[in-house]
Amino acid sequence: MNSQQLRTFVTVADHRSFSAAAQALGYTQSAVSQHIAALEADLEAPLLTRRPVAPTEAGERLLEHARPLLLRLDAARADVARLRRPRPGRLAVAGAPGALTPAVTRALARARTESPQLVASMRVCGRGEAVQAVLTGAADVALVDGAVAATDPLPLSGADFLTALPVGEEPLAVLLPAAHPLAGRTTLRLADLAAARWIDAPDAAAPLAQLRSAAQSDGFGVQFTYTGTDTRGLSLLVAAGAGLTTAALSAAADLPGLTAVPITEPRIVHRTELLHPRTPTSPVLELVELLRRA
Amino acid sequence: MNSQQLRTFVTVADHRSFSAAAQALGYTQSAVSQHIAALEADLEAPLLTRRPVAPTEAGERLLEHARPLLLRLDAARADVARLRRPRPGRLAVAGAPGALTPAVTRALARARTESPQLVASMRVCGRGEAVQAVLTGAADVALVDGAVAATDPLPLSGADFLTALPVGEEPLAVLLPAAHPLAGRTTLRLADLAAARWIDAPDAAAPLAQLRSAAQSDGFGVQFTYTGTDTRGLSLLVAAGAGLTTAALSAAADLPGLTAVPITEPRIVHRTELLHPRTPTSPVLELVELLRRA
DNA sequence: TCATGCACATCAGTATTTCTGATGCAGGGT
DNA sequence: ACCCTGCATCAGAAATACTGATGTGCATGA
Repeated sequence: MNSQQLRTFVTVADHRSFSAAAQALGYTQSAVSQHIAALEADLEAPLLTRRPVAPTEAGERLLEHARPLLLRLDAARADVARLRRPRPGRLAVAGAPGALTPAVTRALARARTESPQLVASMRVCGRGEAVQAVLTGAADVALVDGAVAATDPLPLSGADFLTALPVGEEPLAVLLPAAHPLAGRTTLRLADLAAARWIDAPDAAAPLAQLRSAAQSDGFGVQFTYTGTDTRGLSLLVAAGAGLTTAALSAAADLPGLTAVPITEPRIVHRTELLHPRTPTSPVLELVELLRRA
Repeated sequence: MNSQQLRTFVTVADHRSFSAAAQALGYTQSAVSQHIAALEADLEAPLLTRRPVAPTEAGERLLEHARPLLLRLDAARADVARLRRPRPGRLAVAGAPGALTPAVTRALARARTESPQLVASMRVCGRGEAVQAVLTGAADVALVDGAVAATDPLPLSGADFLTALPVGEEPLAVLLPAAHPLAGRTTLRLADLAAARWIDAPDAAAPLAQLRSAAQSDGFGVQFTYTGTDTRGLSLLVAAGAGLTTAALSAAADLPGLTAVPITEPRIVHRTELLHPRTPTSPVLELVELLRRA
């Protein structure tokens, strides 16, 4: 079992096809077949059904290991490469949309103007993708947000090897349609909303799992899943009554047809954290400094 | 960069010698040389100094990634193997010494007597080793302990893919020599002891890092490090005045020359957790059931 | 200062592995 | 029933990885 075989396996599972995976990897279909056969012989278990191509139970299990494993392999290479050749002229930011609070965007803009020859870039993506980007060196910093108890760090998987730094904390608000019966309230307790209809938008807002663990509740049933990072679309859905979601209180200002009500109980906050490699480049340190002063 | 090269690299770093690593791996010295050369060429960075053989900065960085990576590779294989062929007649327990509270040992003994043909084994080791044993399939369950805030889970690295289950919680006590000025107290606050002399015995008691984070303090300076899992030796050291350590209150009963004083502030407990793979064998479930009833 | 030995590097040759391209074979669609 | 698509298999070629022999540089000690 080697990493190349694992990469082939993951690719086949993703493409649901040996030949497509072969093309994607630049191999012949024959080679892919042999990789999978070798893996299955090694582990003494069928990993994929053929026709249709789909992971077996053992395959699913292996996939869960293989994906992070390959990611960490890339991370290891990137980590050494960073040490060898830092890129001080670049500031590539990968961030979850909820992390783009006014304070953060101001700091980004200032970093840009204060160092005119800095090549800056910003990519909005899900939390996992942002972490991955920093791990593999595609980005220099990640900005991620979430809804957690005031003293807890954000739960981020795979972020060992990265330094996390809180850069913003504000009340967490529920977004409600303006016509919602609770829209008139000035504050709300999360427990009051456990039975409500929620939209789970893990890449555009705080994942419902975070609310569930913060409220220590089994509620927050998901009837609607929203995939993507566009917060406007999410707001429109909330306004249209598809369900509720959360946001940082400041991010919820002036949304037409929507009301944001801060949550007071449990003691839960919307926190933004900055993640950077343990050997950050100077633009990253500068950004950290700007955010700290803000 | 493949896993075999990484394994060679780690072995060389551990042995501080190419030839010794070659012998350990069953290769020739030449092959090891070529592995390292290939890695260094691939990453475009020297990883080891020669004469003496020691990791460079880049090498250190790579090592930090390589060790967990190789561990997870083993874990992946073990996870699939478990699915293929569960071992229902075996109960191999790996546990930190502090996890062997009376309740736990009683449950282990009962599991043994209730299923006479069960092949049981118990291995006492450090936390990391216990986690590793379960990951690689060498053990079926791990029992680990630690000192944490009442609501927090134990901080265990690499224990993704494992299910954790609290199986015991009791007050955390400081072990003091009977002659210690504070030995007469019925309770103590951790802050009172931040400036004391401590023994860091990460494999025999709660690591001082856990106390530091629970107390949110920078204290607990380490003047003495104790390596190993023998709690008796540690007790003797404490009695002899080498420094303080912690234990579950119940574990501290009747230690000659020692006094155990429970800590009341911050709200910190000694918690034992059981870790098992997501597909536990029936003896593991039985043990869990016994511990839950206890 | 120089001989010596040790330990890693290098090299050439061989063994092994891993590809490719051709062909085989089984299901699903027409 | 037929073909078409897509995975399996096979043989040969290419690449790679290992061994054993030899080279080289450093440390040691006289």
